[in-house]
Amino acid sequence: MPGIASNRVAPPLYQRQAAARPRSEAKRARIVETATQHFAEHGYHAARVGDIAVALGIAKGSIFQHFGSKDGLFFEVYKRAVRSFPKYLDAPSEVRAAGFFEVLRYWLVRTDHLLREDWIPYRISLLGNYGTDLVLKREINRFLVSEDPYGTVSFVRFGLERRELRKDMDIEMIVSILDWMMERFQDALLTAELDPGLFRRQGELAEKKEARIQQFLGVLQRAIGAATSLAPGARPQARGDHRR
Amino acid sequence: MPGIASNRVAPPLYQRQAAARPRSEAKRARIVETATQHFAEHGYHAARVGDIAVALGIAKGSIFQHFGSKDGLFFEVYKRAVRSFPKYLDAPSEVRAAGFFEVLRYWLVRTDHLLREDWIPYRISLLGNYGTDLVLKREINRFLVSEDPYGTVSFVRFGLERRELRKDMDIEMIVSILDWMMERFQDALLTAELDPGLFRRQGELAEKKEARIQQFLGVLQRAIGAATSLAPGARPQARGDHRR
DNA sequence: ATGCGTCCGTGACCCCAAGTCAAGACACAG
DNA sequence: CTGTGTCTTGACTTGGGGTCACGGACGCAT
Repeated sequence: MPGIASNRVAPPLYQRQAAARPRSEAKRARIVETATQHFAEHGYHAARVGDIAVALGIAKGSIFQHFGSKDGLFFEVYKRAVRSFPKYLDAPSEVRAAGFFEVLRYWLVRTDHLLREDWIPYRISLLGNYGTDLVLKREINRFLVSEDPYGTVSFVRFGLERRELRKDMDIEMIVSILDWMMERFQDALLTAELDPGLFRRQGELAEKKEARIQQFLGVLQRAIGAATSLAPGARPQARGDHRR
Repeated sequence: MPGIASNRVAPPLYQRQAAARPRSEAKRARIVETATQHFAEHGYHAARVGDIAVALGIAKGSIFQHFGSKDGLFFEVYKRAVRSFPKYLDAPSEVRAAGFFEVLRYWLVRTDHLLREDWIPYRISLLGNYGTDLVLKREINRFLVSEDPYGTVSFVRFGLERRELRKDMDIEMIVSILDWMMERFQDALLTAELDPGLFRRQGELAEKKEARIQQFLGVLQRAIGAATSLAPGARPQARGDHRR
């Protein structure tokens, strides 16, 4: 199994230009902007670098000058999209005050809304997770680990300090599990298609969806929550007023 | 990419041949066999249909005759690989007798071994999950839902009947969560690269790995297990004798 | 054996999108 | 205006997915 694909010598392919030249910065931004649209709309493979160039009114070669390859371009697009997401601890302070799991609930409900307002970055994120190539995915995972764009690590620390999370698990394990579960839940919200098991019927009433969120929170709470914070089997707490 | 991508009118592209022609069945099998090797070794994109043909000593066109497209070929490869995996309830009867979570533990430990013996189908499964294209992934998800190749649904029923699983969750929810978690755990075992959060150091001692499995089981048990089966916070049970 | 129809493999060929590069345009300094 | 370095261009190359008209092999009936 060479490197994943055949790059055992690993020419890093991404990050090309050493230090951003002043002028080109604006252009790079424009390209990324337009590319984002195209990737989101058509998916990774069906998006054409040529089309992006045409849409921008520039030459295709120019894009390669800036980003080296389609992969490299997508990687930039991906990073920007993911960085645009809020971090867990960006929740309003009253929500934070209510504790770890209230913050989670807040974002679960919120994501549902954010999705409707601006699905594009979410779709980009989805593409990065499933729709490109293992080689790129590896690069993406490196990025996610090193940047922790959702602030999961500090969020988990927050939960640990508040004694709302189990002390008997490695913190890495908690972080991984939280990331997995949230990612999947988000995916399921985004495309019922992609995981028909969870939100099988699209036309589901808001009620039902909220019940799912509730259940999901319960699962997480039991899985990684401290035993003290919840009598087993009970629903976490009365919810706040963010009903819909 | 005709078919697969850009098929909003959805000409189903896969399943070509109406009813398997008698003679060609053997050849199809040979192609799938060789293709499996190539995909596993190089990844989806880097695998060349031409190479596969050369390796088989047949014409490239022949492969397209049989499978319609590279995607179609991979889909067959994927299905075969996934179908080759054991189902949960294929565990030895004494393990089954020990209950739902013992079956889980059995497979967690087992997978680790199976991986070493024959990593190819696991890698194919990984490619199907992450390394192709959203369009194909959608098809794959359809397949997974309709075939339930790991037998998750009946396994969960088994757990419910034995009263080892929570009654207050939708069964779909339990199935989804179990699938998610197990898939991820398997991925993490397969490629530390792909998810450095969990098995960060590759050279980890078997001890440590077993501890992780233990923790992971605990998480699952708390998440979806019935409250009765476990005092909160305790380790699930003494393990059997399958230590290494 | 001969002829006919069907199936299937073939490989030369097409298409198209990623990626390259030599030459020109442009900015700016002196 | 000229020289120098940087950015842009678009024609070109590469290469892999996908097609198709042909012919050979085989089954089968007469």
